[in-house]
Amino acid sequence: MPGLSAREIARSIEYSPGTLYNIFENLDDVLLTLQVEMLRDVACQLAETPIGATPALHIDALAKTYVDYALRNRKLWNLLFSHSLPTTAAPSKALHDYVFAIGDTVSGALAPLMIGASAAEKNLAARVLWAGVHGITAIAVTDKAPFLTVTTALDYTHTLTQTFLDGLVANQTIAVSA
Amino acid sequence: MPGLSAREIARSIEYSPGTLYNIFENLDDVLLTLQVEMLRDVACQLAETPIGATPALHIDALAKTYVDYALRNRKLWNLLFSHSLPTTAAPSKALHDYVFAIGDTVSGALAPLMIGASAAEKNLAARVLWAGVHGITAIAVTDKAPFLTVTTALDYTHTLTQTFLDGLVANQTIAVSA
DNA sequence: CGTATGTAATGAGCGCCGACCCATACCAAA
DNA sequence: TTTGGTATGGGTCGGCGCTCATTACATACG
Repeated sequence: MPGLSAREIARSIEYSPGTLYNIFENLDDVLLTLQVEMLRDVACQLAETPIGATPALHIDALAKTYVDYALRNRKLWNLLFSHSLPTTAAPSKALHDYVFAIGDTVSGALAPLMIGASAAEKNLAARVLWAGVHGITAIAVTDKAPFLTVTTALDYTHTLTQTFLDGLVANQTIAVSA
Repeated sequence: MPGLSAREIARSIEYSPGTLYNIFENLDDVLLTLQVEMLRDVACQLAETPIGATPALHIDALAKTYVDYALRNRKLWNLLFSHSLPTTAAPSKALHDYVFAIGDTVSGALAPLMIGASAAEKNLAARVLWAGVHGITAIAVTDKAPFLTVTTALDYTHTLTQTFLDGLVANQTIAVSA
């Protein structure tokens, strides 16, 4: 993992490699800590994103927050989503909590458009939409598609969110009128 | 990169490390070749997915093909999307061609629902939707969210595709009726 | 048949760099 | 001056990518 060796991490925070091992168990411990911190940051920034004039604008703002964060922290971001910790380690509860928190934030933003829906339906919709935004982000951050780059990522998320929301309200009106 | 060293690759195909270097320039060459082969496979399988009774069913089948492929080839899949080749290397044209081919396949499946739309609009919609499906796949394959697992991935892609399509046709009818 | 020739596979070994350790140095506070 | 906690970074050891002298084997020839 280039750029994420113990020596490099130590240099980047201007400590020696040995000091890392006084504080952390091993490198995976360091990386897990970084992952948790980053995900907490993201969850907080999403939660603090101001509610827009309309649900659609709110969702758009959330997507922008998410994409911007990933682009601003490309290296760490790739770390979080590409480095799978050893499966022997117990899955981090903190990590999962923040994932749920992100889902809750999105779910809250979706709620005004899904008045008749159950909490489960809202959660599903929120997680699906977030996973979609995440997919666009991941491709943009890792330069995997020539057309989906840093500059177009927000256009893509906008198209996704707006079309998805249109689909939600279409179903909603059908459900309500039925 | 555990599990993807030259020695391990050699062992897994029951050759010696040296043989790899008779055939390939270096390890990155091996990995790039794997990536291209895998993406070609995916593109072919998508292209060969039978057209369903309705566009919605067709898209669903495409998503299933995509997700199934990723789950059947977890390790390689993670390789393709997590290992970024050195930026010094010229980006592989073949790789990009296959990415475009996938977009074209999805775009073709979307076409019946977007009669009045331009080719650019159809391409955008196709790429956005595919990136979304990819996001769900990526999270499922890497076990990053407790609720989005191998068993629920298809439910998630189904919700995404159907809601997205609903959004498309909602816009379509508006555009047409206007 | 035995022998020569070309090709393909080998795997021990080289140099390097990774994670991780620990004897040592440092420096406040007592 | 002593002491205790903290940071250090050279060093160990293992595994890495990669090489190349050597081997194994199929085919061609006398």
